[in-house]
Amino acid sequence: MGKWKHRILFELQKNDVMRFNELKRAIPGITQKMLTAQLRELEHHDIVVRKVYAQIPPKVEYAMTEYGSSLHPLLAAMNDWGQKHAEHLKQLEEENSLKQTNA
Amino acid sequence: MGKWKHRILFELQKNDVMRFNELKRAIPGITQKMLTAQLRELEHHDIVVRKVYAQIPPKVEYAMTEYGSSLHPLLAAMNDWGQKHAEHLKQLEEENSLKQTNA
DNA sequence: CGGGATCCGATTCGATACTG
DNA sequence: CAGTATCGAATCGGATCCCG
Repeated sequence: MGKWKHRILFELQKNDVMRFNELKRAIPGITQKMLTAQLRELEHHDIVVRKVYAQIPPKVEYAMTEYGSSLHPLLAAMNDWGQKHAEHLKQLEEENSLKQTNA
Repeated sequence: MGKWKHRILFELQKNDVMRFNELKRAIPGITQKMLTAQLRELEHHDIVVRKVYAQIPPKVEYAMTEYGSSLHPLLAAMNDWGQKHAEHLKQLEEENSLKQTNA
């Protein structure tokens, strides 16, 4: 499936409309190949719209569809939990460090 | 990440406590390798507990931790949306078929 | 019963180079 | 600017065999 979809959608939700390189900058670590591939999938699933301006230099805008917007609560919840999970993982690691120190 | 985690957690949520083969039967298509691997990950992330009974034949029970239970609303939402998404995909396919028929 | 170990093909992904 | 094309590395995942 790809781990980036969440991030892409989360960014598109915050910013409404974004250009390709704008998305790329907003998501550190993603390659243009991945970004393209996942955007194509999202577009194919009618979650994202791709709007091409016939001009030079090229301009392509991405935004969520109305259907895609129905994901909003889910995305928000996932993001919340993701943050908690990150903290939780940190705590787990610290506990493991302590055990090793005491052993 | 693995596509099975959601299913595993969903089953564990419904049934509270499940044995290995019980989970395997409940999730058609999963191999024991995948089930084992994902359960280990979930265990490592403190989302699932693994309880081993020292007896023959072996008995191992899996259940969600309290922390893992915090995923409940998220899992429910994901499941809901997953079903809607399936319907939506069917509609998209039908529309595409029509276009091809008319062309 | 509940796995672990291994082999192997399929798929994913990153890096890089090129293009209208 | 917004991609496409290609290659090789890494990971995923299924099949199979084995074990206490």
